[in-house]
Amino acid sequence: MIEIRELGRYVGEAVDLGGWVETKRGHGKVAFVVLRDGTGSVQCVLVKKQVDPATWDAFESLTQESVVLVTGEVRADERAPGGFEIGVSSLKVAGLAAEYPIQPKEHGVDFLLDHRHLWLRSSLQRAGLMVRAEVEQAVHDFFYGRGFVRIDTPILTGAIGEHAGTLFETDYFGERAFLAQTGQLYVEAACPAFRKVYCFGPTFRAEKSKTRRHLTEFWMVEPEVAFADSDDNMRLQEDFVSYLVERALENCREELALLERDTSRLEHVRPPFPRISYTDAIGRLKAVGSEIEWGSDLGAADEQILTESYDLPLFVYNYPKQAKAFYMKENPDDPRTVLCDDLLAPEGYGEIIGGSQREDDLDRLRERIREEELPEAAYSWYLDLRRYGTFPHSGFGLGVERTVAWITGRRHIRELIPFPRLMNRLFP
RNA sequence: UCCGGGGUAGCUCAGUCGGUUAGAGCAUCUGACUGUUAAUCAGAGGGUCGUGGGUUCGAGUCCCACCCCCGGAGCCA
Repeated sequence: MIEIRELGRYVGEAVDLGGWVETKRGHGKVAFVVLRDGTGSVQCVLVKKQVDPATWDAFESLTQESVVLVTGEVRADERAPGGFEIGVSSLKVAGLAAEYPIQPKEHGVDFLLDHRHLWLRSSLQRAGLMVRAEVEQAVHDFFYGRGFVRIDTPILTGAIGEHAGTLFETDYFGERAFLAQTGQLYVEAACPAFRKVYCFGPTFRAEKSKTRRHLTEFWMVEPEVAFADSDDNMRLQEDFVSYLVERALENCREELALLERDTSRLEHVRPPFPRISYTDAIGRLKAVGSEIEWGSDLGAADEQILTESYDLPLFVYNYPKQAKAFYMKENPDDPRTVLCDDLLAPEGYGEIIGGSQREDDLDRLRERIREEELPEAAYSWYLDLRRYGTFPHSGFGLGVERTVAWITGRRHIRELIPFPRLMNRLFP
């Protein structure tokens, strides 16, 4: 049996194919079956006079998504989508499908998510997930190429991270445990061992967010680099994001075309990305009439205004201390702020990266933990990293689904993960 | 949690001012057709109008409560 993607090598030859019926069309004495085998689709043509009665009967019994085994000749034909079709000599039903719920027509979101296990087969979903797979592979290739060591961080953790209210709690042999909402503290621990490291895995946030930018389970890439300051960090981010876009453009041309993505908006994505400090951003927002005050975090509308004037991702750096996490390093030039950055994707896709230089001073870090009223005992091992050979270091987290949503131009990130976990959705 | 929109056939939706037996397209089934591209044509079957209560001679339609879904805000990647 061969795969549909390699049909071009077999023109004029008889081949065996196996796959799922996308649609069939009968015309009395000639009939068409569009077959999908996971590597592509091809139209199979049956002429009643030229096939045996068993094959014709098999065709007539076919339902959408039934599995068939087809033998036939590969022909180049301009009338066929893709340029090739199969002149069928024999067709067998291997698995007759019950009436298939998803039709080639518009469906509602709720219905499609209820049938996510079947929706995966649809062409736009396949295209989006193919781009995701390419981007994920590119993540590993990028870091491998730069000498980073992959560190797999735990998913079951004690009380660490940022805010206990957004953690999923579970029972761990009678003890309280939480699903990780970041691997950062662990990759920081791995820095003295490997210098440049990254983790890549699922992240869990129990936020009650119902927007197209949020999932309760999403995948995040978190590099951490010893001796890197905040500027180094931003340079790594723009190199990294540019590489991910480049790889998608290089290897997912067909998928992006199917998704009707305007790739001209991606082709110029390369370093350097524009940068604006938080303080300058506030000034600019006030100049256009926003009522935002220095000290509060940027809202979605503010981000929209800032990114509108750029066709590249935009860095907003050095936010006020009170708007950011305890582990970020104080800015020596303006102690009201911390050395950090958010990377905002263009076209309204929002924040795809949050990064910072980490506080490496033991006393200041301990002070910040107390200010935030975090359980100090749970962080004692993290403070050890400052006791036993502290060092300047920086890192960031990139959200895979948001990044892929931007690259593919899909509106909602739930389509860019095979089985999305949302506030009200744990199945399928 | 707050704000807005919604729930009618398997699916996507229409349903006027409260008024006879609740409609269409697609899907399914039957039939016709030798080149279709979400094929077309003819016919058939298919309904607890989200749930509960109320107003009324009469409720899919009006009122109240609740449930569920979608989008947005906040929070974040």
